[in-house]
Amino acid sequence: MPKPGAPLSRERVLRAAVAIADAGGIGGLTMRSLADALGVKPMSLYHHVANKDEILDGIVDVVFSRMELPTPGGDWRHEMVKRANSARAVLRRHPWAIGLLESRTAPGPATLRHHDATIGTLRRAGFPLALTAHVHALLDSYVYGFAVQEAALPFSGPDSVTEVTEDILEHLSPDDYPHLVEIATGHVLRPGYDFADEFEFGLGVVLDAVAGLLADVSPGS
Amino acid sequence: MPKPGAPLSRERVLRAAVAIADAGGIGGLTMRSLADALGVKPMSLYHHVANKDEILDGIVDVVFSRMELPTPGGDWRHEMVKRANSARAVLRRHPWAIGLLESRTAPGPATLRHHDATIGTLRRAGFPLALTAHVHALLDSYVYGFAVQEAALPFSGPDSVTEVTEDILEHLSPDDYPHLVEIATGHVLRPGYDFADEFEFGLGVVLDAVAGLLADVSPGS
DNA sequence: TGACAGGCTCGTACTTAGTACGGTACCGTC
DNA sequence: GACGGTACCGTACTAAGTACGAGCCTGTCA
Repeated sequence: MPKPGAPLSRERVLRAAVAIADAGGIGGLTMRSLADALGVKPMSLYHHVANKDEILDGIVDVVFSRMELPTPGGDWRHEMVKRANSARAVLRRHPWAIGLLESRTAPGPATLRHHDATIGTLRRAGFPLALTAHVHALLDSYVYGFAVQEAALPFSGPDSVTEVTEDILEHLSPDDYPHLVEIATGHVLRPGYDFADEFEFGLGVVLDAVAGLLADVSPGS
Repeated sequence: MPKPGAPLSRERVLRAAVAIADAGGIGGLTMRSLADALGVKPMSLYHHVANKDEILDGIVDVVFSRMELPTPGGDWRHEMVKRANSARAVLRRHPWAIGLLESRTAPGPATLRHHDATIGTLRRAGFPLALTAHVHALLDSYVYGFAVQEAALPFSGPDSVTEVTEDILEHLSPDDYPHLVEIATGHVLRPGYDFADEFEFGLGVVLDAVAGLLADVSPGS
């Protein structure tokens, strides 16, 4: 879809890169496919980004920019739920971003802003400094790890679960993996099952525990 | 390091692939570098694996095979701690595996065995089926997500923390990111800080919460 | 024992990817 | 109307995945 009218820019390049990765995975994102999508030749891209690595750093930051920020000063639990749900939804739309997180150590401004807002919200709610760091690491671990698992699922929504799970079960011997088979037949194949529901559950458990930690430290709130 | 003596095999290929990825990241793992390491020409590899994708699937399973399995029948909390610590340690040694988890949907036998043992341990300890699924998703999320964060750290151990953090702080304006700066100066730069310690903390919080869930369900234990 | 078959290895070459190098067209300024 | 900078492009080099077919080694059966 070449758009000859608009001039190229770093923003346009990154936006197009995100769109390509969404459509065909990170593997589909090449300097040539990106140039094609922008109606341009590959080498033109290098006037707006230094190299492909910078594009990868850039699109990770674009992904962070699409997550809703928590608001320091609001009810901390509500803000953390809002942030976690938004982050998970965004990572689900851009699953390739999770793999990039691991290899990128140069966070962009949106990434920094995101973490700053999260930490700020906890601090404002009365979490002591060290506990804030602990809780931040804990919540981020949960969100990222859930996204990893969700991306690795062979099915992508509640619709295809039954079909895919039955296919997998045919290749899983109950002798070799009795408990996996039990979970698949007795839990996953139940009507109404949706892995996404696990997110709310786990998040609630974690936040309850965190609330307990806060209460121990500042009994007055 | 060519080893002309031993014959090629799928196992040897995968082991060498893991070693190369450990040394130079996933980017350093090419059919040519792999062949070189085995003292062989690239095309010889294709008699033991179908293609590079199968190698990637294979090394993920190798990584899982190196994690300590929980023992069904043992004290569930102790087994979960053992498994989580082992999994995190392994993922820290092979950080490239985290990125692969997201793109691989064909789990190998070691991966299946790992999950089966984990689920089995929870079931044997009295966790009902649905709660087992919830808890399994929760614990795996925490472990994977922590590994993601650990891999994305700009420093790799407690030794380089101070130096690297000070470098970063020079580029972080306290006006733009006040809470990040506060955490960095007031927590990270404290002597004795080690991000790895966050793991134990968060794991304890999660397991305490899980123990509460189990107690609610089977008050008799 | 000699011929054959099957499997392992390799040489060559094709395709796709990232990107260095230099050219060109357009634009505003003096 | 000459000049310089910016954005874009054509070409080409290198690295990587892998298809194709040829050589070699080994074990088997006549």
